[in-house]
Amino acid sequence: MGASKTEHFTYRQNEIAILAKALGHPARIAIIEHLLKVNTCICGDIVNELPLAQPTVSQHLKELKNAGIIKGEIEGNTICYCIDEKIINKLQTYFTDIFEKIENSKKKCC
Amino acid sequence: MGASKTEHFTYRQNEIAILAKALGHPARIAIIEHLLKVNTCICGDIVNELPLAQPTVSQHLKELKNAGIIKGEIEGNTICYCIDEKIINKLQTYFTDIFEKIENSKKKCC
DNA sequence: AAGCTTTATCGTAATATTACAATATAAAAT
DNA sequence: ATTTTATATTGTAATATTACGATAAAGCTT
Repeated sequence: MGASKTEHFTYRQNEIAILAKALGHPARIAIIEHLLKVNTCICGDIVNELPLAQPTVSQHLKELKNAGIIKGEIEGNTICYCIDEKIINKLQTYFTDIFEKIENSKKKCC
Repeated sequence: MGASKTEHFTYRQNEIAILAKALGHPARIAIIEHLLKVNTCICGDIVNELPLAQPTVSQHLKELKNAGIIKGEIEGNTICYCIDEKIINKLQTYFTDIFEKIENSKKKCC
């Protein structure tokens, strides 16, 4: 096999899984952190920051974009990428909810 | 290729990526949500909750365990799985930090 | 002890991911 | 118009993931 049985799970479960999967590579975490560091949409220079070849970086950017985590706007010669805060907020809320549920759980064990 | 160049990234970047990757499958999100729902360490019954064969579920549990997201304790015949709240807290904090950095950013664009 | 229950492991097929060289595209600069 | 610069796409090899049948392991039950 190799293909996930996504149709058996809820929309929400797939949604979170797709976001998590997109962040499931150190290069893509590094891209996100670089976008945060420069504090503005970045046009280019991501390739120079990463220890990977240009096509590989382009591929990682595409995956982040497909998941909706970053947005890219063409600006003349270059492309302006930035993080979609709504998506980050979605993840933040998701993990906050889980954490609170665990904390409030009476029947703690382990 | 197919193997990630993990050695080129920071410990922290790899750490977050490993956690995100482990959550990057709807079945594993469903497992986490089931563990939350039953509100106690679960012994068995995860297989019955998921639309996947027992070896597949066992494999997904192993991945969550390897990433440190769940812990499993043998209890006689069965195994008692539960979520490691420290790890969830780590993810929560990570995304909260990112979100705040974006929010506080002066140079918003996009 | 023999059988039952629960979970893990092995083996393997189908598919996906990662990485990059080569090439393409498209705007900017000369 | 040609060259340069920036990014994307194509093709492809190496590796990883997903799923599951078959089987193993290990504790209960009788």
